[in-house]
Amino acid sequence: MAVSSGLTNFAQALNAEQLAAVTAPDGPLFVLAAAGTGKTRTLVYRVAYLVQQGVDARRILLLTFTNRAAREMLARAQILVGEQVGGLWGGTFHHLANRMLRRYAPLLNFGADFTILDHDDSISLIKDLITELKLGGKQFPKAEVLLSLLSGAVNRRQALDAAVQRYFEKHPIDPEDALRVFARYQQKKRAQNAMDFDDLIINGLQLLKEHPGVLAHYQEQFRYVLVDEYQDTNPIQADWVDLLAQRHRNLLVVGDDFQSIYAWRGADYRNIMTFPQRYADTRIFKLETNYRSTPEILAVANRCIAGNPHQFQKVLRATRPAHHKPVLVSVADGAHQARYVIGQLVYLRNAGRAWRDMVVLYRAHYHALELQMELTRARIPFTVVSGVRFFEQAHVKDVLSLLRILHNPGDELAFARFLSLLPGVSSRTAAKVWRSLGGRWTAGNAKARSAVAGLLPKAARAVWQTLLPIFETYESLLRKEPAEIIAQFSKIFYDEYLLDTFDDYERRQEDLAEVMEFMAGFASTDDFLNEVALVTNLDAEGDRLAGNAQDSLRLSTVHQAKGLEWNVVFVLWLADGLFPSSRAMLESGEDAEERRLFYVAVTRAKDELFLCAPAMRRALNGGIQFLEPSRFVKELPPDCLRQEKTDFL
DNA sequence: ATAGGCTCTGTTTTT
DNA sequence: CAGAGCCTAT
Repeated sequence: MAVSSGLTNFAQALNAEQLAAVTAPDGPLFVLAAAGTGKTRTLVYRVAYLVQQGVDARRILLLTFTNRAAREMLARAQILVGEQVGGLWGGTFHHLANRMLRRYAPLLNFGADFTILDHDDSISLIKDLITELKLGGKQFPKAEVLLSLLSGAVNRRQALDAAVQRYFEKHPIDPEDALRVFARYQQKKRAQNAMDFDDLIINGLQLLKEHPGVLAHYQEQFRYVLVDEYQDTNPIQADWVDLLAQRHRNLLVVGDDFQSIYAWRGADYRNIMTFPQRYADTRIFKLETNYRSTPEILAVANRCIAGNPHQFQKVLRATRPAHHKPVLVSVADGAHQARYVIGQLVYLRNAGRAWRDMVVLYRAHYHALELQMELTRARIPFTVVSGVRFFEQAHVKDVLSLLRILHNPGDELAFARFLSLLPGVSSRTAAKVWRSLGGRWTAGNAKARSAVAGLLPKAARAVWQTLLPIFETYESLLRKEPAEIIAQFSKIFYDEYLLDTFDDYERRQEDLAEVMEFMAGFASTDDFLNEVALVTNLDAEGDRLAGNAQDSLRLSTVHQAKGLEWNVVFVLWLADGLFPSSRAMLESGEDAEERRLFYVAVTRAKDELFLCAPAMRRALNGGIQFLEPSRFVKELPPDCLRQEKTDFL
């Protein structure tokens, strides 16, 4: 139900800085929002404000960093002004691109039912191509390397041949070979009617640039464009935004250059730095009043970021009363660190904190393995915001491959994956079958079904026959009850396959139950398949965590903690080389982004912050490596922190 | 096609 | 040291 109480409502809920931004008149707006200053709140209220002013929600575009963020903001805006917010377009760039391309892909000579290749799919495709082009061999770069090279060039809008030249300077192989792989990769994707993550963005932009009618349509539709986390957009995404907002120029970007942590993925903080120049009539709003953290935590945050080059000057102003200083914990090694953290967790929990009020953050997933074991032993419930994405796990992809071949008869990757599940069928056999079928297979066609049977080795053929009931009946199920297809498949074949193949068979089965549940949230199987590649852990995680609000400790990388907050924050492995990561510094030649990452970690904390600095770790070869405390800790004035030197147990 | 042994490599962040 | 990926023998 709509609440119509005019502006007073907003004035009560917002501070002066926020209110000014929320109620600003039309035109380009730039909200520079430091951590914990109510950035999300401002966006939510802006949406609510617009709707209350009579703007049709369908004419508002809200671009966010995760789909979950969009959903959350939408839900919050709905509480403010009611159902009318429902028609708003919200989500990630990939999500928006997908939505546009589903409609207009034919203009780019793709079918509208194109498949989205996730990271794994892209890798296996490139692997196949390396083999096909006979380029294997141990000095030839791995598919992983090639893909990240390609993606890096694409997202930074660098010429591919130059990027390849540069990369292979130190390699004894011919850069032309890499370019051949890339060329073939593009061809293959087209032939399979497939796009990878980067293609979505690139093709989406191409669609707008080359088809004035389409561009005009969306420019007209989106009277208001709001962009969250603008500091993490890459040049292509920035173009998207500029193009879409060109007509109405009601563009609101929100961000914080201090929190730009995706340069490695092509994000360019210059987008945010130069925004006021690119839009000369921009109104600038600075949010600096922090409601989240204690003054002691903010002091650390302000100090750590102060020396970073090229940034908008801003200082977090505290509103909360003094509490105690963040703790710098010197520990001997990983084991000691785990024991210390667990000791503190238990203490804080006994003092009244819930597990969910606390988080352990780290630079890289493997930094937390040791702690995970100790937490298990201590019977502390925890949830890892995992490195392996839920929908990229082998068993999930196996099952989805069935839906994919039923849905898209040209989906070679899915077909090969599915067939390889059968006994005695490897990727080679699968490829051969696919070729004999002429690169297309329709499950609903009886001839096609027996053609496959004829091409399979004996053992596989027997299993294939047992699967026929699924292929004979899927068509109505696909529309009405796609989960039932998975259930049948499990019963006939896949349960047993799981049991034979994996030792953690039960967990995987539970995952599949979750997949079925998740599917129920989509209007159709098409929608589900068309978007599942874009669903991130966090998207799914948020739902799951919200659903059964079990109380558990969260473990997360700093990257995945972006935008979130906890009462108590532990940061692990603050040692030079680990955090900041030496690899990252080697790649970029500087430590500015790592420092921003540290800043993000620090500013997640509301009440208490523990910075753990181990003195040594097990080295790569089994020996011991001594560590220097992280430069980010050493740079801080000593009186910012309470030093805790624990006994080396 | 697959199992098992051997060698090499080397721990980043993710839409 | 561990895990991945390659090679070889069946």
